[in-house]
Amino acid sequence: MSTAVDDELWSAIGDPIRRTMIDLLLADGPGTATSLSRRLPVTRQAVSKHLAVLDRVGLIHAEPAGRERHYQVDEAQLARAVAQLSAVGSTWDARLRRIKRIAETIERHRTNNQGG
Amino acid sequence: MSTAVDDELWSAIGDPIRRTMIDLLLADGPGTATSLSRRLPVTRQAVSKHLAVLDRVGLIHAEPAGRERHYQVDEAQLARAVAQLSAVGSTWDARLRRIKRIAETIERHRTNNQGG
DNA sequence: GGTTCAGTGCAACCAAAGGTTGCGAAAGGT
DNA sequence: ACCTTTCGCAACCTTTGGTTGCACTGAACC
Repeated sequence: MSTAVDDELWSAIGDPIRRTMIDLLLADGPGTATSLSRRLPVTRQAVSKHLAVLDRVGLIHAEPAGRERHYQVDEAQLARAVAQLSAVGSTWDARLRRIKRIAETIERHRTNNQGG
Repeated sequence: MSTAVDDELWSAIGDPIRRTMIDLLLADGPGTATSLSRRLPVTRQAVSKHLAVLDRVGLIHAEPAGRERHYQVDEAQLARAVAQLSAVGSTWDARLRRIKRIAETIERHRTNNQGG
């Protein structure tokens, strides 16, 4: 159902700050800890820690450029993460449908047997 | 992009234990803290705390039954959560596609201008 | 009815994660 | 050369997930 790798990806994108960071990197292109921190409600150091987490799970990678470090999204890895999201989503969705169908079936049986 | 309510839902389903708990409740029907803890790698008390979190965001609700507390998934709320998952997923997916398209366009221009 | 047992809740305690401040080091602009 | 900017590291605090221990309560059993 869920592997250790999956959990790492999930916990990486589970944090709202990190999700927003990915959003920003996707929308505005590569950025640094400082540039991202200017658009987030946390300090540069906090952003830096989040970048390290995202880097560790491979969702982003850094490119040193002089005194700056440019981070950008790893598209393949993010695509994998998106796939996992939709996988869990569709699993739950399917189970919800099944439960609903069963509930309706039971209701129908009751109606038939007890005449309403 | 992401509201406070969204973040609550996300952080609720961001935890792997809590995701598994929802899976179990969906698969096996209503359960108690003790019954869930038997199928999870954590103690009953930890499960109980997770149940409290899920209850607080409305993803599950409890039904006292004698000395037991039966928890079950709130289908409507879980459906909302699933919708949020797929929303974020499709947003990222769309941006990835756009980036890919732009990259291909640039590549095509380079090929046209520099003759390969 | 009293004893025993299973399920809960509460409190104390611990470790890890997210966040902050402070500082020193390195690259760039003037 | 000097000042600015960006970064990384270390110390510290708070929240969160996890544990153990204990007291309480509903149900079963004699």
